[in-house]
Amino acid sequence: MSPTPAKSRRDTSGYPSLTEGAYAALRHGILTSHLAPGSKLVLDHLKDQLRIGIAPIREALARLAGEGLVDTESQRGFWVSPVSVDELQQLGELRATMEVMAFRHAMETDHRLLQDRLGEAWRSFKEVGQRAGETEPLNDTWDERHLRFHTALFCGYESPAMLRIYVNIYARLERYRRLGIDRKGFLAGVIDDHSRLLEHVEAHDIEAGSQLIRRHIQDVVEIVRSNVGWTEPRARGS
Amino acid sequence: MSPTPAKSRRDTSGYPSLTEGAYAALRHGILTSHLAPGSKLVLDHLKDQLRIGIAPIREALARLAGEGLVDTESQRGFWVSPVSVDELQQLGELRATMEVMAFRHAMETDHRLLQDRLGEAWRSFKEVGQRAGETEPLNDTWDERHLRFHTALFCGYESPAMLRIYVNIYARLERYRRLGIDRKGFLAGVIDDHSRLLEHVEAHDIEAGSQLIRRHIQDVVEIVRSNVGWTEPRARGS
DNA sequence: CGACGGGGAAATATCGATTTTTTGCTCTGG
DNA sequence: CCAGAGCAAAAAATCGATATTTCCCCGTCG
Repeated sequence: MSPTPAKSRRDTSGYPSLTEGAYAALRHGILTSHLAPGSKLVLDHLKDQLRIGIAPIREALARLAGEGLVDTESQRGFWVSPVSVDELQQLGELRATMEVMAFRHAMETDHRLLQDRLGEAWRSFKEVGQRAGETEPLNDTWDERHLRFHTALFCGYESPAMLRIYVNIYARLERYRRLGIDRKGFLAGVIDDHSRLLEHVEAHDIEAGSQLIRRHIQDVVEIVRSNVGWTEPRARGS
Repeated sequence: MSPTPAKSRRDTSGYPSLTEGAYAALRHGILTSHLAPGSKLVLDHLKDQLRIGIAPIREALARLAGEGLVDTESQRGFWVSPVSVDELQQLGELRATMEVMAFRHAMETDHRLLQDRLGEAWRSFKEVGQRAGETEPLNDTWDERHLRFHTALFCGYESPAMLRIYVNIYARLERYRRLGIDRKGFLAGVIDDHSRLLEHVEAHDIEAGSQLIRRHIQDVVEIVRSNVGWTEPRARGS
């Protein structure tokens, strides 16, 4: 009935609670490096920026700390987790391993389902994926559809346990991707990997698919690593 | 100078903040299933039990939610994450994969370091590990040393990224271990796996070590699965 | 000149009270 | 007997104020 859904006095944004709004805002800020890696997250400032009390902010930060996007030290506050080449590589390795695991599992469990999900995700992705290879930088839409493509690999798992962990790792890598690929665009080859993977699925070639996944992710790690300006761990700063 | 370290009016326990105390208490309660899987976590009750305000409790719960030990739904509160056979298997598979990955990496990177760390951890573990095979149930000390043994495998990684994720998965499995092994004691063979792994390290046999790790973890998953009373996902309850 | 320490400003951590939302129950009409 | 409206109690979410701790500047002493 009501066009605006049950206006409450508080909630400004479209989130069900202030905590969720703060969580989304902070997470996005971190993943886009609008909040710089290693920088201090001062509660009072965030309070003024987000126009909400400190309680929901602390709660959102605690959640992000649990996810590894924020560091916290008792009585000292919160920081955006720093980035480092070493972490980039470890996350990349782990992501590749998990995807291959999921891929094999899905291929062996329900090949048809995987083919459907992946095909659907690919069609959605390629609309926006191609453009990013030319002029546009990686943006939210791109990343959302790209993520959807890769999570389709996990369709063989019923419980969301594996997927949740994967998504966390993916998110942590998203920050590196944007840091290292942002302005340079993307190698067309890396984009094409996705359609090639789909072909391997259709051909029921598990080995080729696994290798492709590994290389795909390793390539991105390398691209990022060669583009970023820092070589050593970026410790705490402003 | 001060014998009691800077007595503050608040902090009762030995934790640097109430949030940390609540976090530790809740985490422990969940891992031991003293807080039953799927059960509602009512803020007012926790407030009375822990004798602290709601703010630090919410913060601790938010952190646990980020780690996957607690589920939360906007405006509806917090629940202990439910358990399921499917999740047990996925976590087991992922743990095995990560350990093998770490093992290979450590063997190839700095074999000597791994041997030292693992040997040290083994000596510490076997004191308490043997007893658990007979009469004693798995307890905090056992689990702490057992964890230390397995985390020694990660000594090849500099950045703590991989280790953090592993520890999270390990913890989530700890709950299942205690649920399924608690009273029945432990198969001696499973305990011996650890010394056998050490032998493989000394013999520099990567393949044998990897296989042992996989089987070791898979065995525990099987033991738990056959001992627990539930077969299907345990949804939300009291 | 550098270690030390006082002291106020800044920032964090926590509480108690208030506002909103959800949950159960009861009553009513069909 | 069931669906749904209407309340009251319970629980969650949030705020503003306060207590506590850390940070940082600066003067002093060796």
